[in-house]
Amino acid sequence: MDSRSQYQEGHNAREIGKSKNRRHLLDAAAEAIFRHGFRGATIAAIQEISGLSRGMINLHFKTKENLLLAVAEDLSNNYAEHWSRVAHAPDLSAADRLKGIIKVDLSPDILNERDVAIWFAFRSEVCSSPEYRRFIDSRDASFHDAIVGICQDLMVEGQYPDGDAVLAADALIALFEGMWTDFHLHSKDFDRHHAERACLYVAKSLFPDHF
Amino acid sequence: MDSRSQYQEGHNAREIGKSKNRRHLLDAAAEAIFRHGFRGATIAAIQEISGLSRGMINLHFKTKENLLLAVAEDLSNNYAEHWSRVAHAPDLSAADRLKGIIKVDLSPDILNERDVAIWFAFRSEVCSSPEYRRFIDSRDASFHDAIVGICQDLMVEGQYPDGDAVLAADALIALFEGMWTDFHLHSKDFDRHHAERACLYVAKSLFPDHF
Amino acid sequence: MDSRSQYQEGHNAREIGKSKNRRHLLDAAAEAIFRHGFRGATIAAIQEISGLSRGMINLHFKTKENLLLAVAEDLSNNYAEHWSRVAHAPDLSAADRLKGIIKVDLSPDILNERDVAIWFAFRSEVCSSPEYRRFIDSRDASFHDAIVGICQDLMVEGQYPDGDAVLAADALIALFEGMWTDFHLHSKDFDRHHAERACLYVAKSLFPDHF
Amino acid sequence: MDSRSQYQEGHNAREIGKSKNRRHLLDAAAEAIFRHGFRGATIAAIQEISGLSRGMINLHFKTKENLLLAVAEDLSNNYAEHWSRVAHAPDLSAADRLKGIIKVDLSPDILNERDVAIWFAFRSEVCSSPEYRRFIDSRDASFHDAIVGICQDLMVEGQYPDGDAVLAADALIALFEGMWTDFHLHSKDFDRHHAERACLYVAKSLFPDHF
DNA sequence: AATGAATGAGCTTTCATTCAT
DNA sequence: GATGAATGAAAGCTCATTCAT
Repeated sequence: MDSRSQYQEGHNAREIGKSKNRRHLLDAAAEAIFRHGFRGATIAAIQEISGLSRGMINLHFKTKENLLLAVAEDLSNNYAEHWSRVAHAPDLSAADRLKGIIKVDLSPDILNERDVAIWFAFRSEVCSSPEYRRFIDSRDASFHDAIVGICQDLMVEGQYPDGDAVLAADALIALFEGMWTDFHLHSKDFDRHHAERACLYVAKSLFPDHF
Repeated sequence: MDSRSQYQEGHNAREIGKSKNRRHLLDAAAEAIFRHGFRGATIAAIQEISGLSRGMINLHFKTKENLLLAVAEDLSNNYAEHWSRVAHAPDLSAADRLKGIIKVDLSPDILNERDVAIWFAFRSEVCSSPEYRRFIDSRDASFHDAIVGICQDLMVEGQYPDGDAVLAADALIALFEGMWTDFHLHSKDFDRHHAERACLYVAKSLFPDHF
Repeated sequence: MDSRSQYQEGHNAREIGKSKNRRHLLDAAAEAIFRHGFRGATIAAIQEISGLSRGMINLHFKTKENLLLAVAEDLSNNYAEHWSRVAHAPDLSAADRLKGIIKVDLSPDILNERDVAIWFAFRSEVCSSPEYRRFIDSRDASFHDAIVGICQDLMVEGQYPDGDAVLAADALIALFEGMWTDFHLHSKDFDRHHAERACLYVAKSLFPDHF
Repeated sequence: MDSRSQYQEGHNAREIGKSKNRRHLLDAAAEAIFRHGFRGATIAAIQEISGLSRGMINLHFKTKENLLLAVAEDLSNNYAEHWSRVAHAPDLSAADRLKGIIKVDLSPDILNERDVAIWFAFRSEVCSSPEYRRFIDSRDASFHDAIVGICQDLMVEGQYPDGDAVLAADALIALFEGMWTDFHLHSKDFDRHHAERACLYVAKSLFPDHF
């Protein structure tokens, strides 16, 4: 092993360490929001949870607010990745795509206490801090379009003379949102399976030919 | 006017003034949460909005946190009053009660930017501050029971062999919640009439004999 | 009873009531200093102890500080009255006058938790608030003179060739002070009789012919 | 200088600076109590005296009250160190130990305006804040035991048929306390030499064979 | 890159005082 | 004379940020 590779290794180790710390901070900040609420997500709390030094946040994110925004962005990206993978699966039927989105929406990867708490935290301040919007809009335009698309496909495929794809999509999105709210407020009593059945019950009511 | 009535008037005037200030603080605090978010709802912000003095919050509510809780309580009571009046109207059919609840839920009295922002603010911190729960549970057990009751009535009245009142109720509540979320996140684009149509669209899908 | 006497009675009742409230405030303030310390002797504490209204203090004493000073003055006058009555008793011998002062100094009228706490409270701030001095100097010049006088009388009466009345007086005064300190710090364990014996033990040592 | 020593120096320099600031705050707080009294020993006052920043108190002591307690503790430890060094000196006679304690008690190291003001400040609130007791008890049990021990030694050595070591010790301790009180109330006029003579005058009266 | 001591703005709260009733 | 609602200065404390090491 020559000195160059040694250097490179050191460099890589550093970079890896840096990115590790960044990741660690994101997790700690998320945990802090969950445990202590938005107001209680102080640098001291994040420091305690992460075990990292006080100056680390400044080093990686410049300000605490940036860190929190990065948490939201991370969450948002993660969610977008999950739903879009299903929504745009080329080999799935429209009904299966809808079922898949319901499954994803209710899966512990997405619907878990910590992450939902963070969704609610950022959403709660979206009116007063509009800059938050772009970090929590993963359920906005493109998601809406995807659900409308699915509903239109279903309408085309089935016999729904009085059907309205937009109304159906809006209702379904609201339904999914409401399930998150229910989970956030009553995570202890929440039954994922029951929630899924309720969603499918509506889907079947809206699209009886498909579900 | 004798001295006694004079005294009493003076007494009342003070008491009335005090209660007016209390009310004023509640409104100013609500406005502060709406405008500046939970974190920005500082005493200074409330003071500026209310035009009242700094010390008044402590005089009336002992602590700022108490004031915020009183805001939540006020909101919660107001909502409970509205929905329960409709849900328990003795002369309304089950379908009309459901329609009425939808109407109330989407009416500006209930669904307005300020109040919804406050619902979200308190809900966002319910995990970290469990004491908030009792102030925002107006949509909990009793509301759930009322909707289940309506669904059961509809099931009895109509021909829904595969119907499930609890699933239907859970779905409807989630739908209503989701509408609030939609309003909170997109109040500028929100169309109350469209939202109502979407709700009724689901109601009709679930209970085609009634809607 | 004619209207004039009625008026006078009313007037007197008022005056009596006024002085009663003043006295009540003095006691409540003293109690507040004792219970909560100087720093905790707030208007709210005094109000709670007295049961009187907030504005009362302002009415009778203009400021809280004045009330506290009046407490000190009251205490000081009370003490001065007690010791001077004994110190200047014309029919007592010098030794009996000294014994009498010791008795007074250790009697519950003077040496009780509340009053001693107040002595210490005012004395503790005498450096920073020189205006307190005049309210707590009842043990100063004139007391000193009285004790010196007694010691001189004893010296004249007895055979104390190496005696020094001033040294003896200074020592005795310090001894009495020290007993108060002991009582203040350990009132639960303090034994008045033992303290008296210790004082007389010193007196006997200084003036063996007399004690 | 290699990098390791550089690192250690840097480390030490910071630690030394930190501990210097801690010490500085203790001194400034003591000075603040002396100059402005307990009630006037505000963070602003301490800041002004120390020239350090506002936040430093919370950094080093968490709360202002902790800082004040640390001042008391510091004072108490300092005093205990002084008297116990003399009281337990193995090569000194009992009489010399007593003389030594008197000297220490009246020396400017112990008996100076600032420190005595602080003793009085904490003692004045001992009734209302019992947690203060442990910080000002350096003159309690162990001091008492030491003085009783000395008195017993003197009794054994000399001819004091009517002597009572406990009474004598209690009297001496009260005498010393009283001297501190005298100094606190009249530091400008206080004559250390005269006070010492008064103490020795009593010692000689109690133990004529020794003094 | 990493640390944590230091800073001070800004927060909530306390409090003596004022004054309309 | 008596009251207590109202005030705002000043208190203690929290906290994100800075920066020397």
